[in-house]
Amino acid sequence: MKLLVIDGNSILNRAFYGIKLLTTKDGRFTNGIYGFMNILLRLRVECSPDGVAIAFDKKDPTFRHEMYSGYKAQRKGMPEELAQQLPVLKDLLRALGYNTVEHAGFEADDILGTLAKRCVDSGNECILATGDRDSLQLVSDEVNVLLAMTKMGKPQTVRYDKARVLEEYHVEPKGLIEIKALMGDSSDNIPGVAGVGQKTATDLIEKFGNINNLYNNIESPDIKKGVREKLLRDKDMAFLSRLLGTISTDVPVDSELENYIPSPVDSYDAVRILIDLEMFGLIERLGIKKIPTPAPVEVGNENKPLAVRDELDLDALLSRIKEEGQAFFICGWANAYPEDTRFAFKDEIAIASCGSLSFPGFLKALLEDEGIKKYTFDSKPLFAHALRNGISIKSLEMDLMLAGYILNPSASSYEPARLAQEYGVQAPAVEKVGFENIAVLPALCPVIDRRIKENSQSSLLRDIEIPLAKVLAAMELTGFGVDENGIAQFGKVLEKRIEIIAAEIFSQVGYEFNLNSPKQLGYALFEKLGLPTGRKTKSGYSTNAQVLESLAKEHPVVEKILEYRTVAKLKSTYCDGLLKVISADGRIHSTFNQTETRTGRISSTEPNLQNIPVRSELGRELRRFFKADEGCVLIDADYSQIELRVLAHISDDEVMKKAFNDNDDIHTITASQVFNMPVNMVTPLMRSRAKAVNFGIVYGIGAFSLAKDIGVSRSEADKYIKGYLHHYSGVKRYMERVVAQAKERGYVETMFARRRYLPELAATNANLRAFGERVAMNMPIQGTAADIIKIAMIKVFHRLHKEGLHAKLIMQVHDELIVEAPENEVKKASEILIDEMENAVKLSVKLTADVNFGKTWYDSKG
DNA sequence: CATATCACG
DNA sequence: ACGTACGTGATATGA
Repeated sequence: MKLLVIDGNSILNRAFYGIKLLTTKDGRFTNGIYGFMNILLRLRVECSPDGVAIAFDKKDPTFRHEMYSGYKAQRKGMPEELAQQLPVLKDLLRALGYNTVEHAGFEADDILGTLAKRCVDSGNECILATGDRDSLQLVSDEVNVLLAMTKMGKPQTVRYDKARVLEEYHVEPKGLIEIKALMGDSSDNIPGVAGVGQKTATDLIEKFGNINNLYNNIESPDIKKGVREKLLRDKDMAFLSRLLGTISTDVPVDSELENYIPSPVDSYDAVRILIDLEMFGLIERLGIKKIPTPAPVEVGNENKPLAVRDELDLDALLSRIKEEGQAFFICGWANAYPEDTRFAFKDEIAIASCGSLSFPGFLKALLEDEGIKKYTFDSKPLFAHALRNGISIKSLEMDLMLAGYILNPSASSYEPARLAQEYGVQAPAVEKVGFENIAVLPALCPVIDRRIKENSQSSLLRDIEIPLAKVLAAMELTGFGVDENGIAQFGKVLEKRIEIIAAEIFSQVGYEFNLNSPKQLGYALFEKLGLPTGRKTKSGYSTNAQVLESLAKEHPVVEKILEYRTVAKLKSTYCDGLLKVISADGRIHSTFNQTETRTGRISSTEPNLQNIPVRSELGRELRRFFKADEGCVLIDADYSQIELRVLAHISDDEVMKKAFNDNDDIHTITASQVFNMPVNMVTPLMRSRAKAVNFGIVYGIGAFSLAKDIGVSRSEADKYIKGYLHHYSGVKRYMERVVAQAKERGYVETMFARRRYLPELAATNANLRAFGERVAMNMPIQGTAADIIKIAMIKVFHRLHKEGLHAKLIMQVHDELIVEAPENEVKKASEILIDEMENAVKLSVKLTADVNFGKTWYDSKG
């Protein structure tokens, strides 16, 4: 038989350091386990072993001898993030039927040695999987080592047989022990012979085979005088080192190879552990049958999988739904048209085919029936369909996508089947694959609803996110009108400019290269022109704008490159990019993502209209091509300092609140606080620095970054921060409170109960933990501001409608709303914008919105 | 498919 | 001793 023996500790280590930290929602680390399982799965495929033994280190609890610990036992302890994963991994492996092997006082590689020897003795084949080169000494005709390593960031395994060892080390596998006896190994605290390194050790063992023979022939002329002296001085060390470096082959573990043939998987335990670890994909990949567990709402049963059938008589289907008073459904979509819609019932899944002539009428009747409570997934396209067809959706009780996002905005997906696994809901068996998402809806909805209630997030879901889905659907539908020709022409102008700049750069550098390649640019700048390097990044020199700006005075070409970059960006991302996404109606219909950000903001894609240039004059020109329809204007309203106002409110800082309520300029007030002087003595420079401090505070300040940002020394920046927190003492107390609370609860939340879990706070890695602390300080601020503008959007949307205006909300850019309005509605629409934005919520400071209007976005920005 | 860069709040 | 602000999305290169 073929036995695979895995060095569990070594492989787990490789996995842990090879994958970025992953955690479960409640902050337990899982990356080591995840990586380990990936490797195990691959090994299983690569080796197809008959038996598998997974060996682990085990300390000898009775053995604490100081002298001994000086050598072998004193390996670096594993970090807490990894240590906590070890027992879970062992449980999982056992549940999967694998034999885990450990013995007090021995390391995993000793068990590898023992089982390898056992295989050799009994004429069986053995493969050792490890990340530790020490085990290469075990290689023989019957024993190969699969060495796990990370090459160029990619994990891979290399198979070592005798020939491979000989080729790489020039000695037999056994000789590796002898080499190590001479050269030592600092990571294992093996002393070796002082002054003898890899090269000398290898030469000596190549000649003499082993250290016995070497010391027996110590007077040989093949040994140089200096080397001989070193060898003689550390002779005892050499023999001790060999002892320490030799992997044991006689650990008292079960050596009956048959016993390592894996047992059947304990599906119940395995699934329980994997669900607990939130590794849903692995359940599939390991091919584990799911175990039926009682679900909160009974749908189907374990003996009878849910039938899936096409429902041809849509009237009958609707009657049935009406009788039940509720509908669990998911609508399919193609190019904004509704397709086959799936309904889940107690005993079956019914598919309403979009091929039926009565399908549109059926959908309308369903959506408008107030007596039917609707539970669905992803309501935005449904709202869009309703808006296009004059349908008014009634009694929409649940959008699982939005609910899942509210429960944990850091999740990777909000598919019902995945949510079910995450929240412990057993999906009923379905007779056809591909229906898991619909089948689980009836059982999942009440569970999710209960979780939402437990977290006091019902209002966030029902009064903010679901109504917002409708507003976003309308905004997407309306789109933003653009001047296609204008963009194209602007693109041509930029194109010419790019050619000219590129030519100038090439002539100054002396040769042509791809300016878009940071690698080639770095080579040109730092190798060819020899500019001083601000070395950075994994793959070479950093050439980002900050580095280039610091180099501008060194060489005139640098400025040209900066200009090239900005113009090239404008051309490719904005001109070319936008031209690609203009619809037939001459408008751009961006998609607003409602479940993307971890703070509660929305994001915009295809194209992203939330990052259209504004800060530079040239870039800002682009906004001239975003225009209002014939006879209309764009009204642009933006909140003034919304994040700082939110901070003033939630920190209840009296000084900051007073500044806002007195209508003072907050940056000037901050400057007078930080620099300790009267307001009328504040210079523009001081104000601008204070502004940077205000930003820094919102982001979770650090002196270093602030210093870098405003170009003062670190200690100077530190003084600003100290001064800030001294005068805004309420802010200081808030920052301390929010971090402490986050550590205690594991999450932070906004004023409207939007949560973000922060597993980073439990990390031992100081950088990661510091990041968690900054997020803890920032998310409630950024998130509450996001909540507020969402509320404002809903209010503006409905108010425009209620007042019978034709004005439409078309854009949101985090603290800014854009309404497109007929010219005669400008005044009214502006008033509505200001009113609804300023009164969206009641804070202890007043909210202020500034409004401007014009024919284009350029003109409507104040 | 990851990385570097840069556009926005 | 080390790395350094929060949140996004699009584009290009190059392994």
